[in-house]
Amino acid sequence: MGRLHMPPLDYDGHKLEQEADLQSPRCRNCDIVREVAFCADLAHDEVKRLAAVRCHAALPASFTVFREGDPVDHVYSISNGAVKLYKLLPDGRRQIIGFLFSGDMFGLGVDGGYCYTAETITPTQLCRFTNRKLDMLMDEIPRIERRMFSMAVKDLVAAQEQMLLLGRKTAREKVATFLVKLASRASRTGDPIPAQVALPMSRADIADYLGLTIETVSRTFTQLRRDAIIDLPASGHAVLNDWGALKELAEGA
Amino acid sequence: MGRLHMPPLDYDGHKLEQEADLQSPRCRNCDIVREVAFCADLAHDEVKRLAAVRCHAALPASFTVFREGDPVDHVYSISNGAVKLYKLLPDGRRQIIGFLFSGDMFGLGVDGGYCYTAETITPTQLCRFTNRKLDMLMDEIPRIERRMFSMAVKDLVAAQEQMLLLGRKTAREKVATFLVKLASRASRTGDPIPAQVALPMSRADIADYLGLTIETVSRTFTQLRRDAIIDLPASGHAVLNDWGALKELAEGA
DNA sequence: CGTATAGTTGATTAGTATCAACGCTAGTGG
DNA sequence: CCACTAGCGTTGATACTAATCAACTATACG
Repeated sequence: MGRLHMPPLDYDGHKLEQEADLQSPRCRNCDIVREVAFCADLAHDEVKRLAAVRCHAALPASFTVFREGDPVDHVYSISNGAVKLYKLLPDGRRQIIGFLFSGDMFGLGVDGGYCYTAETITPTQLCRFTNRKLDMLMDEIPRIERRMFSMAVKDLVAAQEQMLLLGRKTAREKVATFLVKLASRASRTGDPIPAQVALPMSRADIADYLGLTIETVSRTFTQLRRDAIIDLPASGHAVLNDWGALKELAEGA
Repeated sequence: MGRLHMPPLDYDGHKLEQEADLQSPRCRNCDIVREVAFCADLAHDEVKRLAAVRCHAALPASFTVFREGDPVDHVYSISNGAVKLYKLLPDGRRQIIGFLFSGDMFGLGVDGGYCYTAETITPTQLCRFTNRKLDMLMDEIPRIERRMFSMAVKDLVAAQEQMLLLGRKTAREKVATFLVKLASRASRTGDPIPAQVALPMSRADIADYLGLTIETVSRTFTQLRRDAIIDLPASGHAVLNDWGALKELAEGA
C-alpha cells in the first residue's frame, strides 16, 4: 500500500494542500527530526538516516489525518500543533483516546488497520514515516525499535491510567485529572508547574475524552471556578489557582 | 534488584510455597516454554535460550504476584490459570485493567515500578523471566524484542477498546461486550464460538472491570437471561444463546 | 449587523449507585 | 449427620450523579 489514504470528503477543500505537502519528495526543515520524540537519544548518523525517510506536512485545524480502519501505512510525529485520536460507535458515540502535542507520535495499528481516527485540533505540522522504510531502519538500527517499544509501553501505561479515570472517577475528579495532566505535560521540560494551561480542544472534545457530556464538563469547570481552584480568563485557557487541591482531586483522595 | 518482592502479608500461609517454587533453580516442564505466547514463532534454539532463563511457579487462587509500585524485576507468562491486573485509588475504588489467561503475558512497567497489581483468580502456573536476562536475550535475538513490541501494541489496542467501553457504553452493552470478548478469546484457537464460557472471576471482579457495581452486573445478567440472550446454569458459567444479539449489543448498534 | 457555533445555565429525567434484606452454597465443628 | 457460619450472588427500595432537553449568552465570521 504505497498509496495515500483517501482524504476525507468533508475536507475536500484541503485535499490538494494535503497531497501537495505529504507527497513532496523534498524534506524541508530537516533539523526538525531532532525534535521528534523517538530521535531523542539517537546518534547523529542515525538521525540522518531517519531524516532521509521522513516527509513533512502542514495541516489545517480539524483535518482528518486517517480514519479508524484505514490501512496502516505511516507512523506520524507531531512537530507542532495538537491532534486528537478517537474511536466511534455506530450511533455516533465517541471516545477520545488521547490528545497529542509536539513531540508525540501516533499511527500504531493491528492487522493492517488503524484502530482510531486521528484529527488535528489546531493547525498542525506533522512528520511522516512510511512503515516499510521504518521497518527497514528498525532492522538496521535496533535502538529505533527499542525507542518505539518504550513509547508503546508509555502509551499503554497512560491508557491504563485513563481506564481508572473512566471507570471509577467522578466528574469533578475527571476534570481535575485532565487539568493536572495537561499542566504536567506542559512542564515536562523541567519547568515548574505552569499557572496557566492552554485548552486548544473544545468542550465536546474534553467531554468525549473524559466520558462525560458537554454540559457536565461546563458545569464542573464553573464549579471549580466558584471553589477558587481554577480561573477561566478566556475560552481556551485555564488558570490553576490551587494546584494542591487539583492534585488531591485527581488522585481521588 | 535480584531480590524477590515481599509476598503480601495476607497470604503468609502461601509464602513458603511461592518462594520454594519461584526460586527453584531447576526448571521443570521445559516444553511449557513452547506454549508461552511470545515463543510462538521462534526457532528451536531460540526457545532453548529462553527456557534456560525462565522459572516456573504454581500459585494458589487469590495470590498477589506483585503490587502496583513494586520494583519491576520480572516478566510473567501464564502457563495455566487466570490472573487479574488492577489499579486502586487511595479510598479503595478499584479498576481491573485486564483478565489474563493461558498464554498471556504481563509485567511491563515504567520507571522501575509496576503500574498495576497482579493477582491470581484461580490456582495458576506462571513462567517467570528476570528483566535482566530478558534484556540480554533481546539484544541477542531481535525477534524476541519484536515479539514483545507486538504484544505491547496488542495490549494497547485492547486498552483503547476498553476506554471506549468504559466511557461510552451502557451497562447492558458493557456486559455483552465482556461476554463476547471472553467467548472470542476462548475460540481463538480456530474453533467456532463456544456456546458456554467459563466465568472464573467473581461478580465484584466483573464490576470493577466494567466500571459498574456488583448489583448492576447481577441485574444485567438477570435481564439478559430474561431476554433469552444468555443462560446462567451455574455460578461460574454462562451460556450464550443468542450470539447475534450479544454481538449487536457489544458493538453498540 | 446578522448568522452560526461554542459555551453556559436551568429544569427535569434516567441510569446506575447505594443501602438493605434475603437465598444459596460451601466449609466447619459439634 | 446436621445446624452454624461466612461469603457470594440476587433482588428490592431509594438516592444521587450525570444525562437529557431546553433556553439563553458570548464569540467568531461573513
